[in-house]
Amino acid sequence: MPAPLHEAHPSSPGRRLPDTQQGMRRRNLARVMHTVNAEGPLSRAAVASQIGLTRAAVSTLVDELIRSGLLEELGPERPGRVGRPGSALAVSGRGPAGIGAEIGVDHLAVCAVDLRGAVRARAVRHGTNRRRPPQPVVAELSALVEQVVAKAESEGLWPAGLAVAVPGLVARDARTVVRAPNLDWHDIDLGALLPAELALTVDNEANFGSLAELWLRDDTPLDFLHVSAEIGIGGAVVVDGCLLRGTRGFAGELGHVPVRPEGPACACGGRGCLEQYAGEEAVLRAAGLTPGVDRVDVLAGRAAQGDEEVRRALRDAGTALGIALTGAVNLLDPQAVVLGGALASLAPWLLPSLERELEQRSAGRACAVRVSRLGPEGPLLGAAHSVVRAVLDDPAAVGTRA
Amino acid sequence: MPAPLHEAHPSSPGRRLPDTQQGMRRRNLARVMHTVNAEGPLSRAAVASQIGLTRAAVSTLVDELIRSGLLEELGPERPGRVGRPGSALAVSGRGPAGIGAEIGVDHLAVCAVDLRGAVRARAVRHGTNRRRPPQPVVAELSALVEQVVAKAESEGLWPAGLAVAVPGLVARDARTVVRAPNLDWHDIDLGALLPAELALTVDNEANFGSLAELWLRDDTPLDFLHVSAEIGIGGAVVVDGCLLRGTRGFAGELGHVPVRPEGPACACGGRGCLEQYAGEEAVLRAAGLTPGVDRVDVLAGRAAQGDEEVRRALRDAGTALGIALTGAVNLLDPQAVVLGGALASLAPWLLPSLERELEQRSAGRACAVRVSRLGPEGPLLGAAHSVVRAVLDDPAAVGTRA
DNA sequence: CTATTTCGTCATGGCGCTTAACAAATTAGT
DNA sequence: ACTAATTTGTTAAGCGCCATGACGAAATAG
Repeated sequence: MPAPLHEAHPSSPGRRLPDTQQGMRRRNLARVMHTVNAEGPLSRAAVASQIGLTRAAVSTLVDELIRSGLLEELGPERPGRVGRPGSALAVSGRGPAGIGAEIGVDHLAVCAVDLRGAVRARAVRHGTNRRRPPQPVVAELSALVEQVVAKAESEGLWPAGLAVAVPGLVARDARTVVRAPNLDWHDIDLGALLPAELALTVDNEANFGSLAELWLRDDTPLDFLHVSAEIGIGGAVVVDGCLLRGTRGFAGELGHVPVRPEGPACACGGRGCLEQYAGEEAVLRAAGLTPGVDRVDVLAGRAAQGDEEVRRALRDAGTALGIALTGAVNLLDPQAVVLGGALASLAPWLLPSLERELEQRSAGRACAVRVSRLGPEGPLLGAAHSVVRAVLDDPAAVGTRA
Repeated sequence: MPAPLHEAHPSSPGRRLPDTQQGMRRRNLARVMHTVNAEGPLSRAAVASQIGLTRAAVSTLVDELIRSGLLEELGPERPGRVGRPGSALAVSGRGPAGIGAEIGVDHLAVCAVDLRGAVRARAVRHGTNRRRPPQPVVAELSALVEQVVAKAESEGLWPAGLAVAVPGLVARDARTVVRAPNLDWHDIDLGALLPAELALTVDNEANFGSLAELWLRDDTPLDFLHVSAEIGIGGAVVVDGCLLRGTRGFAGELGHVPVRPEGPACACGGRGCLEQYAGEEAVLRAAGLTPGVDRVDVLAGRAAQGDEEVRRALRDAGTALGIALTGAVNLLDPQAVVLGGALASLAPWLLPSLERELEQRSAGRACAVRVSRLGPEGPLLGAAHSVVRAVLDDPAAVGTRA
């Protein structure tokens, strides 16, 4: 089995996979896939000029990718210009599929995404998973996965891997859920509970959500700060198209950034953390609702109806978010801040105060704040797409199961 | 099997330098240089096993590097083990040299560093540059550069490039000083004022300082947050051995992270920015000294003598730093925080309160705080080394001027 | 003194891209 | 309508670069 590709930061010292001819081939296969995927149907000649190889070289690469079922020949292009028209190539709609799954507090969801990014199958089960033990939950999830895989296979796809988004911290092995407070799970190895046929990746839902934002929108910048609020306040930092994970995998923890250093005590040991002002519990309480009974979605409803108490609570949360984000923006200088997850639906009431803080504190050069269009779909889609990206990143690694 | 998510660089779309055989060769030359540089004198066989190529391949690479004057053959290794002893290879001490320069508020400095990292020549001129126009300052700097280059050449070195550290913001062209408040320079193109023979790079002193920290210490982690205080409070974020610059090059601006959102107004438009508590001016004032007359170095002296007013001012600054750093550490999860520049000498009085804030607010999992050993030398050394790194990163790019 | 181990080099070969030439398919010009 | 020009995709030859395998050289172990 070939080792995963590693892109060369020349600065990092010696120990890396050798730069051999096979590696070069694999990287060029990946470049062809990425180019065709990103730039829509393209002729071999167009691909060649895009990636800087000759037409001859691209021809052999494309042949190999077509034989593997990863690319498809759509037929001759409509000739608009002088010269022989090219033959349009597209990423295959009947090759490998990425299976994404989400373990939410109130639902389970699974979907299959093809190489083109289209969702080809889905399955959802509603019902709370709060404090349910892992085994039955994962058993239900497995059943949904089977359904979705069956549907995908009936459409000529084959599953290339399974990625699971969970509302909690995941170990660096990408299999073990270290801590999921809302599920009350601790050190659960999902690899042992899920069918072993599929290559498995587990990650935090906020991470998958931010990757979805990165991959699924044409105009999303390569440097941004993604803020969501499912459990606590999950941030994610994307730099140059890469998710920043931190040494222990904790990067992006916006919830415990100090907002008012002498503010109310927080469970983390600090005082005045963002979570004390913009966390689900704090906002519900400030809005006169009951945490644990009411949930975030109630807020959007009440606010839309004009409930002034709720609106004030959201304004204050926006202010606190703005203060915390000012620090983050100063530190990272991203192209944009993206509000995702539950925050997306609350954006109309959060944004004004949030943006005001950000602008006042940034001397005019504030960075853009955007609202995710994906909203709560982000983590699931991000998970499925992560499998697809892995195929695009190393097409040679997937078997020729066409 | 899907590749781990964090390796994602191939994800960034098509347009990159083509993966051709020459590119492969160049990358392998770089890998040999990096390995020999990092692991001390090494035989060809040792290099081969380190980077995963065959001895034969490494032999041809080494030959080429020796012909270019970048590597040297030291002679047979002392045979400790069975078998024919290898021939020790070392980075050349008589090849290219990196010329580093620093434009400080109170001094100019230039040095030459060889590929081994040894400083082979230096020149300094003391005297304030506050509000002096750029032309005479740069003329003096050019004279120092000439001196240093002459000295280096007399030792068999040749200058591979010039890197200049400035106390201000530098445009992305790496030539133009956009704004240097303490010098009162605005939009100065240093490329036009310096001799054109040498390849020029200009960057912020905090950036070079953090790179020095990364490159010059054996035990420095690859992910850290560097904090210095020359102009304002310059931070720098290093992730995976790469300096994070941000979209506009502003990344690392720690000075305007909000510490107390309702605190004193700041020139940036915000309130309670870190600079209001831990900036040079604020600390001097809190210590009963006069900003503009006294400077940072006075603080260390007074504090060492036991001046309680100064010590309290530094404790408070440490607290503010701790609060701001808590946010940054939460967001980035670095391996360590490094205090550099002027902060290094003040560390004894800053650290206790700084670490206390960090620990209390991080629920036990606080990240390590270290003090730079480089101190004020950081920017100059970082500049010179940046030229050296450029040679190591692409040995084929330097002419065979041996 | 011989067997063994390791190093560096050489000749051979395979792999992957480039170069150059060509047939095919279209547009532009007369 | 017919030719010239242009662009595409393929093919064969060539070259660069690394791998393989064999060899002599230089050390240790017995």
